[in-house]
Amino acid sequence: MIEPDIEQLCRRDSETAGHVRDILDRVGDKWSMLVISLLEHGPRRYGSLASDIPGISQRMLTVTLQRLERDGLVTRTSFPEIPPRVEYALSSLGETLKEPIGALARWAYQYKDEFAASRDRYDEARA
Amino acid sequence: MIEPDIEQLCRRDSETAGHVRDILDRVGDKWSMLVISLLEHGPRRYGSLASDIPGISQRMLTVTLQRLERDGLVTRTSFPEIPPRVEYALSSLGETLKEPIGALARWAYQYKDEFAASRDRYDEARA
DNA sequence: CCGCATCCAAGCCGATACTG
DNA sequence: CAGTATCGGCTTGGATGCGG
Repeated sequence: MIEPDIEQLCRRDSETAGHVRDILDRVGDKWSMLVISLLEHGPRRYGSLASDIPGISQRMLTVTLQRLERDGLVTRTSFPEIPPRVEYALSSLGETLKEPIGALARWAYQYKDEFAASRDRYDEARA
Repeated sequence: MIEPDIEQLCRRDSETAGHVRDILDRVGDKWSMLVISLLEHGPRRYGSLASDIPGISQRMLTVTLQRLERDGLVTRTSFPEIPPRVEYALSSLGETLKEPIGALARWAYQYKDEFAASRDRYDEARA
């Protein structure tokens, strides 16, 4: 595999960029990463996710799951029962995302104090 | 170091979350990752960055650099000359970000086709 | 040359009400 | 239970003009 140049991959205009910006947008949006982390341990129902994410609206849970399904990161299985039952699970593609996301999370955890200190210093200097 | 739980780290409300959400927001915004990638090879001047990022406005380059400086990822050095000269460089903290970001970029590059195919399938099924 | 200030457009997100 | 529809606010980002 050719080693990608991060610079090219981050551009929105570049033809060689592929869809890296789309991934960064998904990573950066408000709920996607939390939903993915909740699906790590196995399939979950819509209502189960909702009750485990305080503060999310029905609309945003629906929208987030639809986007993740469109991107191929999450699978949606609806059972034709009454009452209806729908299960969401990480796809095999979604599984592979766990590693780079985990790396980012570990980084953020490791340097969170340094990060916060820098912000405090910056805000202090301007107050 | 304690292994962080991604789930907790992604929540906005959790006390234990630290500032992982802040990092994801920065990673996800429109220009930050591109600016960081341009600073990988050494310090750059404001104008040099501007001319190398087609489509960015002066305002957004300034705002992006300020946010990165506040987060401690980028350092800003201004030389008291006329005309003024300002150089931006990756801080040591910013250097450490290259690895997890690179992992994400490699992931996106590796699976970009699968990703695009999934979107096409999804959109097709609804058209 | 390097930015800040202002105004404005677009998109993300939340609240609420309603449906199979 | 698992959504859809609509509205409205808030934040992000773009265009332009001015200042050190």
